[in-house]
Amino acid sequence: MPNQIPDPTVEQSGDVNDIYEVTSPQTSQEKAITSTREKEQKGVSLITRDLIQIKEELDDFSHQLGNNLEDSKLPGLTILAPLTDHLPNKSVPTGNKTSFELGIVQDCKVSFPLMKDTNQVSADKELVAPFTMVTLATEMNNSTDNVNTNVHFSGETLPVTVVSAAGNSAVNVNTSKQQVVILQKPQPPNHSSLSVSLPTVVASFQPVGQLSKPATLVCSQPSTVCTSTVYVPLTVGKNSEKIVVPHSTVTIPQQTPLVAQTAPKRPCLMPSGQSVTKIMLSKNSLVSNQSGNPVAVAVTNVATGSITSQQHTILLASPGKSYSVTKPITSTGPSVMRGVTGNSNKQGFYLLSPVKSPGTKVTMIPVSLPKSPQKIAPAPACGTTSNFPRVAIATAIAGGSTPTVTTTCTVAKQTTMPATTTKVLWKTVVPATVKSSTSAAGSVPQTIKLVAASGLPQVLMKPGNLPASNLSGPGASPVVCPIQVPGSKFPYVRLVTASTQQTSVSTVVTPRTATVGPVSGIRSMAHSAQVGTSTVQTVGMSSNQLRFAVPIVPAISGHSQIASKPSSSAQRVLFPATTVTTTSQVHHPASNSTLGISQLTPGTSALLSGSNNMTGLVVLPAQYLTQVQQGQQVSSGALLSTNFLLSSGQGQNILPVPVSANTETPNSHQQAYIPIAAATAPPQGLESVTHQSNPIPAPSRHQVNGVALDCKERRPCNCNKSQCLKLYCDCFANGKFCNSCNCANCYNNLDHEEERQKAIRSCLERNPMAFHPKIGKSKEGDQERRHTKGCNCKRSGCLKNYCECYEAKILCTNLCKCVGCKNFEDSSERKTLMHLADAAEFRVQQQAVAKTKISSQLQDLPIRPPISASGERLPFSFVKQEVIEATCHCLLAQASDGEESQLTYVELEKLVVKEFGRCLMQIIETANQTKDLIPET
DNA sequence: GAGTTTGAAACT
DNA sequence: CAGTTTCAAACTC
Ligand SMILES: [Zn+2]
Ligand SMILES: [Zn+2]
Ligand SMILES: [Zn+2]
Ligand SMILES: [Zn+2]
Ligand SMILES: [Zn+2]
Ligand SMILES: [Zn+2]
Repeated sequence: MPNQIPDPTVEQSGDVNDIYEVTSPQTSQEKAITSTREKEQKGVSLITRDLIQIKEELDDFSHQLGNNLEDSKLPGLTILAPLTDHLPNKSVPTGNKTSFELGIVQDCKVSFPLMKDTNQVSADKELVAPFTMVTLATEMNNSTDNVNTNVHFSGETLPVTVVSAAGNSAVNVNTSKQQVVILQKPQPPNHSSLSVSLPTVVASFQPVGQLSKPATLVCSQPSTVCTSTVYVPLTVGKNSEKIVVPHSTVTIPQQTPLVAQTAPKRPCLMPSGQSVTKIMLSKNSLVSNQSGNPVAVAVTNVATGSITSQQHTILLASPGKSYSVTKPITSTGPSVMRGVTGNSNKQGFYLLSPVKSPGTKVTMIPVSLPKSPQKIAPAPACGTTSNFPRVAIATAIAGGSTPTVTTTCTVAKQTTMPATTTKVLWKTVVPATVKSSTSAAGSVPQTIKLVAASGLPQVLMKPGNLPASNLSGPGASPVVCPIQVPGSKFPYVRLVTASTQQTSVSTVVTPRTATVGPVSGIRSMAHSAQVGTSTVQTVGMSSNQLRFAVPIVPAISGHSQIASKPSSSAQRVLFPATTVTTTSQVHHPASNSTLGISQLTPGTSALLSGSNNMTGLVVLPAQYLTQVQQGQQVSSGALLSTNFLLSSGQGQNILPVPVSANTETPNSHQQAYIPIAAATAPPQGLESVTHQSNPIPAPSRHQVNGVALDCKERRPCNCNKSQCLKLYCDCFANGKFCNSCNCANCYNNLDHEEERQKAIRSCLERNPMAFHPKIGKSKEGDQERRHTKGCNCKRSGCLKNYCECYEAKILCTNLCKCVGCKNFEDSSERKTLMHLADAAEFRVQQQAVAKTKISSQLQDLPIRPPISASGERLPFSFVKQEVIEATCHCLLAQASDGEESQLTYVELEKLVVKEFGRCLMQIIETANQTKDLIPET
């Protein structure tokens, strides 16, 4: 099933001992291996073709392996995934068994040399891992280009890799046993304010696997806010149908002193005086640690790949705040767990006791933001596959009271590479001066940073309206989806009510108090929060971060409210074109003015007073979702303004992500787009309903499965005469700006906002539902999708993509006025087509599986020099061209025999794999027998 | 890639 | 609303 993404790490033992160290550069023998392409013969079966493909990959791998070994000058070279080009280009398939991460396939891994700890005053400085370099990928990756080494802790060698995550590098520490890994980045001499951002460090446990017992993460930090992210790959639940988050509860005990009990031998590299926060992961959703504070854990999907890989994000609150965890969420893909400690700690994470349980990988990311908000890469394609990824933001709730939470949104640096990971950091700070009856811990400032990892399209915001210490299930929580508006300088957040209720309402309140500083005493909004209101608050940011609270009215309330904070600067509000169905309100606290959004013409611009340059509300149709228009200048000149993009279409709301109005850094002028995905997850099991399963997303003229395609998945338009301001243009019709399109004379961008708004109005005049999805549910709550208007096909028989019904993979209905329709349930033509598609799909899947398998196996192959230290040839070097060919012949023969025996595909596969194993054994044996001989040249 | 087909959008 | 034109995508070769 598509939801079950085989996580290679699950099957891995993660034994560090299996990692081979490259001790010497490879000479050149393996380079002789060249790939030959098997001639495809008629009648070659699928399996044999796959085998041929595998063979080619093997050849390529051998090639690559040889070349890279030759290039490597340093021993212990750790593998790099050659997926991004902005990182050091030492790319070698990893020999580290446990280093493969499905969720962040595009990440690079680079090993770094140890550095002298500059913070240590003593003469003999200790070697520490330069974890600060994780962010260098974005900022100064040049300095990391040359390094390769292993990190030694207490004599043990831990391969440390730096993973590039959308401009943010991360450090992967692979350990196989319970051990203390200290991730220490050189402490900057002075970091005085909360706004000082820290680089992001990602450390991952190895082996991965489901934790049989609670895992403990210990976070040691200096003196400021510490935010960390823990990546937890989703694991397959008991009923192998679901993939669940391994840990649903995160507990942060109160200022647990650093405990070295698990690894007393290891030196603690953290600076003296650092406090340690212990984070415990447990399986139970509601683990109450008497001594500690449960941490709110929000789990959401995080799309990391272009296809189906998703991650869950778990937000960890700071010590002193208790969150209960959302229920284990079934989803696909790895999980991301983010933890934030508000105990005035800053950096220096180390992980304690990674339980040796294969399958679960815990990645801990201390997050810090050195720089101003940056551009965010567009969300990855998430179009037709199951749930749209989301990132959840959990707001702290302490002791039953709901203090006003200041949310800090920081957009991490972004690289323009589409495949790179984008990080969006949200920081929620509970003012220490909150007078609400919070516990002692409640007074601890909290910071929640949300990291939108590789192409996280959405940010799911947990509203503060949840009962104390309890976060409701994901379905009941409004979602803040950061979205990208191409051509706009402003990041947007889309507030989406995850619940099934149709009338979602979002309230954006920017109270006067919002202008206070990071920890200023913001009046508690507990009341409103308890009634299900979240607050988005734009606050003047000290430097690089923007704080805002997001009041989210639960879907039940059925009205939208926008309150703007009185301020000196003006805010521009563009009202959504699709708020027709929603009762919306714009409330201005200062003037008590209330505007009904529905009363306004879509696209209307309103001026609202704002403050701190955090101005500008832009309300756009729900369809105006994620997009990136890099390099485009904002014509409105509202560089320092914050835009809110609201929409109520389809029960969805869009909120903008305020961008820091930081003028201190040049980067502040960059666009900080936050990707977003369509808020409503497309109905699952679509194929079962329509029996039109096409693995390849059908090119959609307007929408796919009734949901606007995400930016990456959306096809560029080629409009010539419409200026992309007519519904002819798919971009425009989907409510998106043209981005990377091939259109000519395009006006569908913010440079032509005026014309565009005019066009929107025009379209809405013609058809008020113009920007509504064409594919909707036939009935409320009904899973059945149907074309809202029906098609009018005359000649296509509704079996080509000309037909909007067929394109959307739905059957024609009585609404259709098609002639000669063959797109109905019992249509034989349709069934034939279906079967063809299914066959193709099967083939594609099998190919993908084979590819994944082989690549996974290749990844697990230890990197080993052909010549050992003693000079003898290793079996590895015997895999030469002839051997490869012979092996492939054996495999083909087996496959052929198996097919003649009418074996099933699975059996056939087993047979071939078995044969492959036998071949390998033979190679190894032969190598061992001849190892004393002088290797032939 | 050029040319054709197609049906929604736009227009009258 | 119906008929026609326009348009860009889907499709074919
Ligand atoms: Zn266009
Ligand atoms: Zn376009
Ligand atoms: Zn365009
Ligand atoms: Zn049709
Ligand atoms: Zn139809
Ligand atoms: Zn039809």
